[in-house]
Amino acid sequence: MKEGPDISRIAALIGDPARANILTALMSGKALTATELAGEAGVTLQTASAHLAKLQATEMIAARKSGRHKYFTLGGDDVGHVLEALMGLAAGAGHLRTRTGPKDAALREARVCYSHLAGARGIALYQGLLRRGVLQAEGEVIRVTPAGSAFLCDFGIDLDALGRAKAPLCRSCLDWSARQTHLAGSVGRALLTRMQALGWCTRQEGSRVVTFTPAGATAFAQTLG
Amino acid sequence: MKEGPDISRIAALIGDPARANILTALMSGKALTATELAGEAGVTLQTASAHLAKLQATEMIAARKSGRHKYFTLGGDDVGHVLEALMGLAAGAGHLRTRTGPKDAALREARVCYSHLAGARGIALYQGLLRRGVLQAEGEVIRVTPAGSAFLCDFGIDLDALGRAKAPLCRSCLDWSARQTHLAGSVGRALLTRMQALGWCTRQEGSRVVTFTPAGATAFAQTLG
DNA sequence: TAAATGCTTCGGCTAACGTCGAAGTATGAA
DNA sequence: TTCATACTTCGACGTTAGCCGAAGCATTTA
Repeated sequence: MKEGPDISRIAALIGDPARANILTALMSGKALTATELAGEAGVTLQTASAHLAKLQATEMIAARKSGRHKYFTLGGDDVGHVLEALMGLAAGAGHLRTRTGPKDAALREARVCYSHLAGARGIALYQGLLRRGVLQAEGEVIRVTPAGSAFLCDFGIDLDALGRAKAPLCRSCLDWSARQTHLAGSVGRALLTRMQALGWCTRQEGSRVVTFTPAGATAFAQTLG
Repeated sequence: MKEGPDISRIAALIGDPARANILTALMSGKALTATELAGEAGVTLQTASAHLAKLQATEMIAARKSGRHKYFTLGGDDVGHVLEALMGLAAGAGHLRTRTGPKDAALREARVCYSHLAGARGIALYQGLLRRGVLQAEGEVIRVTPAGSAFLCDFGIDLDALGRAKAPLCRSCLDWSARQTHLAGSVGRALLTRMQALGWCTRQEGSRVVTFTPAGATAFAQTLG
């Protein structure tokens, strides 16, 4: 009866405020978990899960499981293109959002990703360890080199104790603020714990922000970055 | 809380099937009345009126009263851009319309795009006129050559009468089935009208399918294709 | 003037969908 | 193992909004 591809199904998906918020949050190119996206959308986790399932069924977003987390990204460039065009149209029609918060500048700098360090500092840490030969990456598998074991032991981390646990020593984790890999796993957690013990950084209560002291920042840059 | 313009309002407008049909119908660039759009959308006039009011309130379409008719067109190029992007995404996601009945093949072959010929025949017509030097394309602008004027006059089309109307003589129209350009505008309309008058083809009532008679098809191939 | 056509508004009905509580699975941590 | 976290599924509720019949304007035609 009508001609052409069916626009309305896809547009209706974007037409829900919660889903639009989810897609807008993913527009930065960052990978986000379901819980984070639920917060962004302003709905509960159950509701967000239903939305994410619908978006994934139409391939507007892609999911990647990592541990017990599920990371979502946009389905492709064409999806971003549609969203961009819609934003332009909405902006022109005067449907701007009321306010924008400078909240996440600190989050981009340094934050905890469950138990390890993420953000710009986290990426610097991971790349620094690679450059110093402590870690070696083969695809998505990360190993600690023999020289790296000595380095970590010197830093105050008991690799043998970590090795007895079932959890993998090293794991790559995708960063949402820069979409780059940083170090997770028990070694990543131990590094953050050790840095906190050394007084290099402190965690803000009720937030994921990690604050480095001036002395801690310089020590970090010298030793690890 | 959220950043960026509010996509969802506009996307929700496109998300309704009736409104999506209306917008798709207006994609040809032609101005259509409320009654025509109601038919395209498959709803009654009252329902279409409500939809048109909503679309007009957000400036996605523009209205122009002429006598007791109300002609609607797309609000601007950016609206068309959004629709194009959505069509590409919908086509890529495999969300083509479900009912691919026997009409579909006929529609791809030859159909009316409001008032001119589209489909495989429409593309053949356009390319044939280009090859014969009747038309000349410069980017998206199409002009009738001096020799073409004589050709069209010979075919029984009064170019002078068409020139007095406000509508552009020639307009390019993108074909969804083949993603190629075909001829719209008043010349395109006049050509279809003339071919019907010559008995080359007939329109099916209540449908957009155009059926060529065997004699008409050969005449079409000799004269225009 | 009256009749006809094109469009808008009003009222009520219906169906669809977003929402969340609660329970169920899966993975990681202790 | 036992607990905690992350996510999914189920069921029910409630709001929303599309839809059309009928009536109301507005404009053209006879």
